[in-house]
Amino acid sequence: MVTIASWNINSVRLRMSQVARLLVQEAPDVLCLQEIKCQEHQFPAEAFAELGYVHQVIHGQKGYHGVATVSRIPLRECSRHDWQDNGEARHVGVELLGPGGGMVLENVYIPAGGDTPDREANPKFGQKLDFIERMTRWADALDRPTLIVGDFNIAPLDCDVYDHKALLKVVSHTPVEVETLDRFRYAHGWVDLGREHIPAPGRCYSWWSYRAYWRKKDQGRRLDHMWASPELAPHARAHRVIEETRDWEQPSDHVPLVTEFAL
DNA sequence: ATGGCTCGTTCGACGAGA
Repeated sequence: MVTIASWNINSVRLRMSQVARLLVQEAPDVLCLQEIKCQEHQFPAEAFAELGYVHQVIHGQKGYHGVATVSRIPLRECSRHDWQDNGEARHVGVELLGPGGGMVLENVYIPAGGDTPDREANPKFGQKLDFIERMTRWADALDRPTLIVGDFNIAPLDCDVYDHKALLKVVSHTPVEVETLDRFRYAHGWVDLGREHIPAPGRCYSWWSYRAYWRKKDQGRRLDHMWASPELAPHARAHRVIEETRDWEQPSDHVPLVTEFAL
């Protein structure tokens, strides 16, 4: 059994104690973090090592973004894509060695896309779509069993948001984003493990705004995902959304996903 | 129905998140 977790932590240095709590509670073999918000040399490497996560692949930058994959089973970095072509640290890929050997694990933080869902008025929105289109061309050529996880910043299904109609013009749930993400999914036949294990319209939010009023009304969105190659997906035995972390003290606005694979 | 919190920057607003 190999257990993989993913969590947009929104500053790993600020929340290392919460990460430790999750690692003890869920005992994943591998944890993929997004928005670590630090450079490689600032990453709390020693704290992870003390918990047994001695294998660490970090793609950080100063202040913003940044991803890291930590593991208690051996792994090897195999890619570091810049799908936005602007130098931001939003991806790292590893190959698992030993248990789960041969699986490729892609850890990605897709850009949020700014406020306005219009390429002309808001360049960040275009960058988000372009980022996913580059991922699509990459996925088209994949020939190994792969799991891609992370913060996709898109809630694809109607039931992935608290109010589908109200969010049709809100970045994260617009039809153009959903269609762009659909093309990425078709390019490789990715299986959405979240909805494989928690069928629509089951509750499956992974993000709630920090704004207290929205949080109180449970206005969540499913922005975080785990997608598996067609040959890998049938090995997934369990999938959980660890919603309780959102009620921990000074939490991340995202909650972790955990999937167990019989490998 | 609601951009009303929270982060890192680095010491006080500001850009960014989504």
